[in-house]
Amino acid sequence: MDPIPDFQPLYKQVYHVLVRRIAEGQWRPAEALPSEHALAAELRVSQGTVRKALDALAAENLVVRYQGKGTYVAEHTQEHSLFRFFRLARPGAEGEHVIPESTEASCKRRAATAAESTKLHLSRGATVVEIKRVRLIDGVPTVSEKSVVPLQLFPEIDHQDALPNTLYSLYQSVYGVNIVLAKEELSAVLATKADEKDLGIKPGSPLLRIERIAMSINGERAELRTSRCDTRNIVYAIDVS
Amino acid sequence: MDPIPDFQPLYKQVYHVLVRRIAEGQWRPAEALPSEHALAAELRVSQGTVRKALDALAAENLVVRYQGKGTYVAEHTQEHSLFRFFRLARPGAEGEHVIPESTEASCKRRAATAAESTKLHLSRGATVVEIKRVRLIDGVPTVSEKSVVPLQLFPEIDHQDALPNTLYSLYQSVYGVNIVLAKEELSAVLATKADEKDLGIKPGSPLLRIERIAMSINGERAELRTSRCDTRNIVYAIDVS
DNA sequence: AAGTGGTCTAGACCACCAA
DNA sequence: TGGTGGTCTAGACCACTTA
Repeated sequence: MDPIPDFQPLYKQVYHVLVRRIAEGQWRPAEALPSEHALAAELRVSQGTVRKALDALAAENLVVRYQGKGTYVAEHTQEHSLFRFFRLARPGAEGEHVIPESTEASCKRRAATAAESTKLHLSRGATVVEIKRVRLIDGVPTVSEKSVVPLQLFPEIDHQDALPNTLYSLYQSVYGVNIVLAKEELSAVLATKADEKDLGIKPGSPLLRIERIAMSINGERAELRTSRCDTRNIVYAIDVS
Repeated sequence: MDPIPDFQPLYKQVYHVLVRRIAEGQWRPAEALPSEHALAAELRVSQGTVRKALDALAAENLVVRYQGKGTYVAEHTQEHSLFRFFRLARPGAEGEHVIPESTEASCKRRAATAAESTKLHLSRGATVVEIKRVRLIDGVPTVSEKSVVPLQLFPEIDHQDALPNTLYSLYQSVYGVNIVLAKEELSAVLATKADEKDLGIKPGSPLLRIERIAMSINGERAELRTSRCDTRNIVYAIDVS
């Protein structure tokens, strides 16, 4: 059995053991964990204690549980987690998110800027890959995205032949980097000439700027993503508390 | 004992009974609920079932639990719930929210517009009260807020002598309206001349517009609040999933 | 010392799924 | 039919607060 700090509640110890095992890839995404009973026997705790740990994992979307079937490692390609980090919706729509299409991405390798190094906790001058794309909503260019990722975490990512609509599924399936949390900062900016080219919007128009730092299950800062959204047809929707 | 639908898990039935009692004011904010043991005895279920219901209430911030003391109805004046709905922070600050000051509010009674009636689920032409204020951050006017509330829910609210910095504590303590959820929609707009007057920002500058519908514990739509934020010094910060 | 919530256990029964 | 998670119970012990 893995070493466990013994000054925490049992269920938290179990929780951390399971997080570590998932992070280490002992069970791959979409793979079933052992049953509560089996885990309880292995870890020498009661089934109820394992359940409390698994419920906590489920609450953080690290696993998905199905009655009668089992507990599975969460996968980024599933419908419900596909839109977990995509919060754009039509005004007034209750919970329904829009379905974005994506144009082809452009990829380029370069040195990180000072700001990027700080935000991603990289050493100065580390190599990053910059991925740019434009998302269409109802066929209209609406969001331009720039993703910056450390090359070290995603070797040769700039030589992937096709980037999927959701990068996070690629991070997870090819590189074993599991995004579980995103810190977002929103502000309002004015469109530039570059925005006019990407989105067909006049310079000086208002854009919603979203800067996101995506954190992996290991706590690594895996991606810095800056989105610029034309909010004439869509809004950023969120329920608080 | 209250009537309970009997086709749900026991702990959910207990949960709904407790929500109803809190909503009806059987226990006032900051007042202690009976102990788990007492509730279990009264409702004829086990202590573990009551615990599960209370844990759910705590997860939704409807109650606060203290080991060794008891379970208390959540209060909007407490530090941690004061900023629950205020998500503005300095860029890069981890979780630290800024402390806003507030200018004096202006209050006026009028008929609801069509859009307001729709969003607040009011009948056409219902009377509302419009409350306007400007919030300062570091002494600088940064956010202008317009709150629209149905007069029916808050009788004579326009004749309150002083409106507190946090309206939600007033709603709760004076009118028994407990705000537990806010639906927010964010977009980018351009500053107008009115914004220049309120915030001292040049017309044509970008502003972050936040439209919030605040829902009470009873599911009533209690407030429509529109904020316009100058995001040159602060951002809207949020962690997703 | 008494009372509260927090943890942990053990076992029962149920609802659901798959072979 | 057997295995899974979901619910419910009863009781033990612990940690913390208050008096």
